[in-house]
Amino acid sequence: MSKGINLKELSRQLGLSQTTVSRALNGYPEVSAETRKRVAEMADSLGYAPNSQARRLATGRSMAIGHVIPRSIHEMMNPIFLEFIAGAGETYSDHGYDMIISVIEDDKEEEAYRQIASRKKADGVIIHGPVNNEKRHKLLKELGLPFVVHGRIPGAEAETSWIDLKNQRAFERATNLLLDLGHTRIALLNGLEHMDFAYRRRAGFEAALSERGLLADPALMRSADMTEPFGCDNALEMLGYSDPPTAFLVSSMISAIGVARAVGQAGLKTGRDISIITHDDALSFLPNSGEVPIFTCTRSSVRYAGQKAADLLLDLIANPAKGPTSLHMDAELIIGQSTGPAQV
Amino acid sequence: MSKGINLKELSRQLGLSQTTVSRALNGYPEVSAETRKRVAEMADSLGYAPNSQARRLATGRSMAIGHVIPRSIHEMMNPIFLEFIAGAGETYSDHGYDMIISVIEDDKEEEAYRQIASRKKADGVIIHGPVNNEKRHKLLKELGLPFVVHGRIPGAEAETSWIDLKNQRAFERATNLLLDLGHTRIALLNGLEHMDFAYRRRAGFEAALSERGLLADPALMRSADMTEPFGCDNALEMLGYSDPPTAFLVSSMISAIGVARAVGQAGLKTGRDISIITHDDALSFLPNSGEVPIFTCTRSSVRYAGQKAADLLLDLIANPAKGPTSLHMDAELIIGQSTGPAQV
DNA sequence: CCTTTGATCCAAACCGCTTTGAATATTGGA
DNA sequence: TCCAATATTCAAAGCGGTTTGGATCAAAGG
Repeated sequence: MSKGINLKELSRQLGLSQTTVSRALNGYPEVSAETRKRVAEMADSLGYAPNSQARRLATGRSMAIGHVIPRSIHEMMNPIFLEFIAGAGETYSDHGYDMIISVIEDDKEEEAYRQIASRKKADGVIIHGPVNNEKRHKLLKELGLPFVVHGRIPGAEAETSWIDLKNQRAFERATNLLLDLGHTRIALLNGLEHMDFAYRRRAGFEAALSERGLLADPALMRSADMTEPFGCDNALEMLGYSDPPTAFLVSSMISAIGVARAVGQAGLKTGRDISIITHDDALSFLPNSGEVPIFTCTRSSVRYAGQKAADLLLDLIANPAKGPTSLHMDAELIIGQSTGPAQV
Repeated sequence: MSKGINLKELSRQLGLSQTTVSRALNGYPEVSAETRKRVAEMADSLGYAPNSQARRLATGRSMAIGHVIPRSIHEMMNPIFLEFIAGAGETYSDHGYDMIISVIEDDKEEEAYRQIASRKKADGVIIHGPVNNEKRHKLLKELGLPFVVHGRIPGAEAETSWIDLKNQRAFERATNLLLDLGHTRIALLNGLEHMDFAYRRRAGFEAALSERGLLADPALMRSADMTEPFGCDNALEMLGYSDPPTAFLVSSMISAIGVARAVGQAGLKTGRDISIITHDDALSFLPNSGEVPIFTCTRSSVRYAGQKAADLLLDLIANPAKGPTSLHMDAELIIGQSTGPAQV
């Protein structure tokens, strides 16, 4: 017990050198089986645990992964971000890595990365929410800091490691489903379109429409932070049009809930009068499962993405020679209660 | 630029000793103003930044705060947890501290704390979601690890530092408001009642009722993870009773949204036929503000709580001698669109 | 003119672990 | 029996900072 024993003291008690004890504990081969056992026993009878700072200093590896998150950013991806983090965190702790999160002023993002690199705070980082004209990857390359992108950086797909959902494909399929059901006035309530994922979703939406000779109506497309009121307010407004939409394609469950509320307020019924398809990140506190989910959705677990991103990054750190890898995931298109044929 | 310069090299370039350079950079008085300036300039022209591992080893302080979060726990406090974290993170980075988060198996919680202490991974930790028969604080005291509780530990209020909302008071006031509006059949959709906050909210609810000579009806009280379906399913069931509730008191916006959905599904109107009061943690992606908020609520910013908890903890670390402090916050009772007089 | 004092600056020890380069003990082959 | 080869173990040198205990030197006091 006491106030924590260190290597020197432990080896003194054992009558061995620090070298041998260290090697014994770290599984090096040049230690006899008997000695190793004796060391191990004494170590945990005395409750020895190596000081992580010292070890880090000696090895030069910080055994930590950094997540830099500007204060404003997380407002718009709040719950999704946490779920991702939770997934990544599981992987980290399975591999003995720490996760360090820096919540910083928006204009200090670059500085934060520089600090992580120069002060050796982390062995790698994850880039969250890549935008259209992304540049963080350049900075990180310059700094020599390994990284994995959650999402992908347009134009740098080949030279970076990333994990992304097939956003365009998912929304194209969802739009097609609505078209098949006879909907032609379809509204798109999207995330901020300077973010790559939202940009791609819109592209998928428009592609599906134009394939059938339809044109996306700008009056039916909105893009903003994906809050509940964003869904409700815009849906209410659109439902008031003389030529209202009969279906909504929404980028987030939270906003979709808002849309459903608007539909109710307008005296209509979701799934009968108005169809809704939403993207579902499989957030644990917003389950949309069950035999027949509440919302028809394109679903992909963001927590799983977090786990995989962490895997990729740890692998990258362990094998720096290996080139960039990426994971391109499909979303499932799942039929729920919120869609039905267009009313005539 | 290059690959990072260290103290030794920096002092060599300056023709000074490491001691002096270190002191100059850390603001010690025994350095002439001129030298200090020269050092500072050279330092940032060469892009010098102290290696954090080395500094931590030398000072014995890890300059990090730990948050241990069992995998299952975060399922139930997911978004609230993130908001708290975000608040705390702001404070940490303002003070040069790192935030390290450990997502671990439920049965490894104790081990995680022990590791943080023995390997000196963090200078302090935050206890999340205290439960009825809490024991983490005992472990932490034994380990000598400073901590602050988000919430409070029944029976240990005087001997621990904590920050908590007046949960009982808030729900008592909310219940009183409903009673004043003429509601007598009030349902309580609460969080898991082995958690201290939920236990207290229920106590407040029951106290208000009994003060008016009413008894809480067990058929109208539910307790579970605060998901959206939890709100919807239970509300639907209760609204089907022969003697249904006319008002709902809900522990979370997410569940309240579910209740509102149920009300709509039952063909009723929230705020007219059915009143809802919810607790509102002021989550950024679920704004309930505006001139007249959607939901009548008891509101308290959990992000603010995070900031304050971090303040408390950093203060505790800086002044170990000072006894425990705590912050007991009031929730605002805010009138929104979801309440109205009971229908007769 | 000599000692005090205060302002600066420095050499070296230390934080606790890993790792290099040798030394020592054993074992096997000639 | 003697020497090379192999298996174990160790002393000491880092890793990159902070901090203790003096040195050094110029200005001040007697």
